[in-house]
Amino acid sequence: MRLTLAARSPFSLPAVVRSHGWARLAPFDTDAPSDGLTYVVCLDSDRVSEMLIREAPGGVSVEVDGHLSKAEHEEVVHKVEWMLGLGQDLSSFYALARQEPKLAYVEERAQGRILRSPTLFEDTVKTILTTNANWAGTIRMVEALVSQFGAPLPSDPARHAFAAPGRLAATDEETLRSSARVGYRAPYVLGLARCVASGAFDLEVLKIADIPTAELRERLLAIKGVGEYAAANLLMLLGRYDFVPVDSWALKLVSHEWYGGESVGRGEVEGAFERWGEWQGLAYWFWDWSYAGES
DNA sequence: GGTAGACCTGGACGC
DNA sequence: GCGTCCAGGTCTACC
Repeated sequence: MRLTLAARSPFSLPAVVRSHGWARLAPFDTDAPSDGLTYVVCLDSDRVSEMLIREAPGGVSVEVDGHLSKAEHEEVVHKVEWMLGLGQDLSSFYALARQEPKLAYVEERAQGRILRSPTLFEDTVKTILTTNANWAGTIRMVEALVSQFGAPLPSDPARHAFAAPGRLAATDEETLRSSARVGYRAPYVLGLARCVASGAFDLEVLKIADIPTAELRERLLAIKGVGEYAAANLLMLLGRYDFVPVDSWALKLVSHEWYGGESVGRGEVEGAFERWGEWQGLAYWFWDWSYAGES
């Protein structure tokens, strides 16, 4: 079954896929034909399918195995729209970016959208697994969680959907440590999964919560394992760009860009982008760091 | 409110 | 092959 979804212009699927490393984390896979993106999804009906997403005139096309019921069809549409930010309006950011040489290309390249998972639960777990770990470690931990706790894809049982909260909640800390090798993060992942699975914490409602960014941030910081960096990263995924996710890489970039390689702290990074107000996270994310990268 | 140390893993390095 | 060191954010205890 094939669906076609419209995107607010400007839009570029490769730009979304390359927006950060999420496309390299299971159950995403960029090894798809025609610069496409695949994702193994588990729908509310428990149907596990592979979605093949490709750029199409005015938006994207989505191919899913077999025939979808009306509810499944609507769910796929809703999920893909969220994952790719198809309806996001970044015109205010582009208007500011046109005046900054280091961001002058973003509109032309249709940059600004950041690839996200269908659920905030999945993005929160993945974000926790990026903390205190190098990128290879994050890829390994996510792959382990998906392969060991995710529902298998019927047409290719070697591939799996992301681990559902209930499935993770049913395991224990020691299993997470030994089989997924997530280390001290095990109680964080387990605690979150159990809260979400039990209904004690409705994480997904935060995607549409009409509350100030500062309050949203406080709710994210209340999750064990989510600190300032992780909260800022999740806010970016939620379309709130008032905070810069300051990690060790951000410190290096800002150090090289404005401080001649001298060591800098969180304050310098935040100060460098403060003037961008509600768009500072995006300004940092898509800044042309080529100078720092080459040095 | 600020700070030090622990947490866990994998990679780099020296022997 | 083995041991040691280090990088990577967050939490907790302590001041």
